[in-house]
Amino acid sequence: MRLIFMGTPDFSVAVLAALIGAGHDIACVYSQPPRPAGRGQKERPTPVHAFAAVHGLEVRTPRSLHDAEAQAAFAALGAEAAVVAAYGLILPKPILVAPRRGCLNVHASLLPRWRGAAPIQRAIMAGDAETGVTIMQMDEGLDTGDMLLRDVIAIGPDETAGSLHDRLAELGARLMVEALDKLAAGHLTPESQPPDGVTYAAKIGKDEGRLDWAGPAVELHRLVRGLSPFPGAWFEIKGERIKVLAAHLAEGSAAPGTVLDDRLAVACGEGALRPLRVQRAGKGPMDADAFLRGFALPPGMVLA
RNA sequence: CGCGGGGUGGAGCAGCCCGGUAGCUCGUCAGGCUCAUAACCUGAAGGUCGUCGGUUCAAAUCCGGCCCCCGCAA
Repeated sequence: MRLIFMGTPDFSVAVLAALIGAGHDIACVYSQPPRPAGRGQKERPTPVHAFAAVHGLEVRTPRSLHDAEAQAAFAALGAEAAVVAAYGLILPKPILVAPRRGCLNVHASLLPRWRGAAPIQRAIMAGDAETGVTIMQMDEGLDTGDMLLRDVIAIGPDETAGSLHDRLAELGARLMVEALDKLAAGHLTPESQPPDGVTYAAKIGKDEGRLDWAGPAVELHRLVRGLSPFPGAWFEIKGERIKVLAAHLAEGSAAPGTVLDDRLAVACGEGALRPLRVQRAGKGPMDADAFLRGFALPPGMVLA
């Protein structure tokens, strides 16, 4: 099928790769324009941009799709459908209706739960037992389109945003390929999203990663998992920021923030949390025991 | 030229400012103690101190270039 692909981060790359693998004709790839990013503020292309370039695909990076010129260029591609995966721009009506079969979106949640920017992290942070992927026919709202296909996946007790991201990307890629096949065969029946159970997955804020030891250990554990490996939950000690990339619930109690043993169990408002994998500023990630060899955190010490 | 931390035996760190015998906590190996042990005691192996060059009688330590890793911010 002749397609336009629109996407930006790694999640989208998995989908694009699957489309190519399934033999679809990618007429053009749209992605966010390169911006100064990363250390040194060098301009770098988005993951999708880089991937598409390697595969010799035409890449367009318009700042907006609201002007007539951009819309005309889009329509001129004569695509049968557009596949949108975490693109990062609102698609105006003229774009949505340009391809004969419209625009299909892959979203990493079971809609209408977790519409919006960070569905993977939010599902873990909220303690959801399961999540999934929804393929929908896009409309003008934010992730409000009619559902075409969906599949459920269980969130494991030690699931991190990283591992869940990879599993959902793989599932999303597979589902999108399947959706296109069924679309071509006329076997898809759009189903509107239920009015109940709508939640929004706001993008992750800067200070959300701070571990507040006064909270329940279960919630801190979710925070750690939901933000691992990026951007990471963290606490501060001796003026230094320590990221926690993995942790387990532990036994014991004391004033919140108190180090309970020589293996880094920390008392929380309710229960205790034992960081297992940690990263201090300027260093690489390391296991907690290695960290403790070079950074004294004796029992009784209280973390901020 | 966005701000900043770091590269020291297998791991994590100290030492660098105030040049001059390579240190600490672990791990590994050997032996000892013990009913036993990830416990304890004794001993051993293992490092061109990222790399290239400079200064010096002498450089992990001072100076300059290069490579690599990472935190913030975006």
